[in-house]
Amino acid sequence: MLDVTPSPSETGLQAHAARGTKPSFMNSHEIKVACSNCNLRELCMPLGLRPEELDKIDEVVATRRKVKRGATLFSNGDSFTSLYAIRTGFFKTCITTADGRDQVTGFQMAGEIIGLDGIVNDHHTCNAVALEDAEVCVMPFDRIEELSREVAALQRHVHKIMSREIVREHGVMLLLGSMRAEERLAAFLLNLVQRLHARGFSKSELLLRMTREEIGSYLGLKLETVSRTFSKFAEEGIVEVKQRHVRILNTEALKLIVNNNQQPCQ
Amino acid sequence: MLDVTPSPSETGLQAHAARGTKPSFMNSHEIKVACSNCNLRELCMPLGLRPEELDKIDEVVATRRKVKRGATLFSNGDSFTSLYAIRTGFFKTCITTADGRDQVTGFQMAGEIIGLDGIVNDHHTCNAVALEDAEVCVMPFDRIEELSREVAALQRHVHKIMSREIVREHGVMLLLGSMRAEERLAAFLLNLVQRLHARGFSKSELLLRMTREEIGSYLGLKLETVSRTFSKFAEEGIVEVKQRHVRILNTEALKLIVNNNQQPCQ
DNA sequence: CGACACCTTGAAGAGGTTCAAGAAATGTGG
DNA sequence: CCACATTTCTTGAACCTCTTCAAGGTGTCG
Repeated sequence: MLDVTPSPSETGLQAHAARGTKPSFMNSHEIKVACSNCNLRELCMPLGLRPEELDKIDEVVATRRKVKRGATLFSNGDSFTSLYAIRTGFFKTCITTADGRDQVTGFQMAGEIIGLDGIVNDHHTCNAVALEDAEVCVMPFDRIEELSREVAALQRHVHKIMSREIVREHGVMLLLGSMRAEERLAAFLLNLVQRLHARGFSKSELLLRMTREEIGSYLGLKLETVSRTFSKFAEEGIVEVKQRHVRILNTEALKLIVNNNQQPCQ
Repeated sequence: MLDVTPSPSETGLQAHAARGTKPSFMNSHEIKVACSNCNLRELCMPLGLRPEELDKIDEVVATRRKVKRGATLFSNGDSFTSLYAIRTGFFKTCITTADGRDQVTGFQMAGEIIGLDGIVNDHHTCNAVALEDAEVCVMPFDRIEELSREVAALQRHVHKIMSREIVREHGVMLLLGSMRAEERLAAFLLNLVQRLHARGFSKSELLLRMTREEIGSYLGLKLETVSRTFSKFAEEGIVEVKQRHVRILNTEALKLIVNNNQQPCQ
């Protein structure tokens, strides 16, 4: 079954809302697209399914939802109902504490899944904020679980997505726990550009969707340090930086900075 | 069905090994214990199951495996077959990189599940090392997935375990990204003692299973800083420290250190 | 008991932060 | 469409936290 329901409203989390209608005001972004022929399929859905399994997978997405730049998809405390596959746009997820601390826990782009934090306690513990106008596929978790019980490949896929997130966070812990500012920023840039490249964008040019402060929060640095480190990389001819426009001139140099671990030789 | 197979050897990962026999050399730790009447059940297994579901759950554990202090349960690169529920003992998990970096990603105790990192790429990306003699239940992941498709409560439970790990790591990111040394160590102590207390141990006394260096790696600090911070807490009468023996004298003070976030008032 | 691993403490130094000021970009309203 | 307000970014200087290096103490295990 195709997913054809547009995001009806900002509160559009009604998982089992009417489906199969195509309102006339639907714009080009809301054209019928099934998971089975979505061009992000290889990013967010399992591969190698049989046709009848593919049909079932298409039922995972209940609705779409648009999120304007600066708006939140979900916030700390919201009850958990769904995972979200990002179709377009760019998000940050962050946690905030009572005493005013704030930590960006990740930046997510098209094809990535957010909302996994909500499963354990049936409510979200972080905020997901769109850093540019975005659209997500709303996938009610009950339905994911139901279909996972029927389609082993989907089950395995869901497990892999969660495991991947765990492994990613291990990498962030390594970064935060053992890297110096230059190493952190180099690793950050390489990671971003690699993910963008996997989506068909340039290997060397990128537009940062987040502020220096958000980068700093993610990397455990102050915004001034991020800015200074960008300037240093620019002086050394490794990157060209014009505000949020970054061109990587020497990828190898960045890799060296990350790997060559300038610790005094143990 | 009860799990009665003792860990036959260090290579004891044969998931479907012969079961139902009880060799005469089996010691008290290897006595028949089914998940359904394991005293760690509420920590590692779902609650509120029907009897027939409980019977199935008991099939999850294929074997037990003992791990001596200092030995690894699995290492980076090992192929992934199973998750492990810790029955007794204490583990650390850490990642190591080619350039010699090392990051402890967690400390795990009885009732906790390790091995989730291996799901995504079918091999492990971190090392699990026993910090004291330990025993784990080996749960072949294929079997977990199979049973999850039949028992929705188990499926939900597995999802919650993975989500919990993601949320835990968010907390570590907050710690590493935004806390000062004292805050990190205070948060670490509170977390440890809280988990120990949930297992029936003291609220105020604990025996550290890991070295200062391992604590430091986890907290993103050098071992000297960990040591100094312990000394500082001791001077202030917040804790009593004798090597690895720690007695918390003022839990509230620790909480204040973590929450009261001595940043200059924003 | 001696070797080894682990822990503590001091002093000097480095890396990152804080505070401050100004420049550049972005958004808004007339 | 321009002027103005706001946000974001850059850069400098002083400061502080944590690290580094070093030495000695403590505990443990064969």
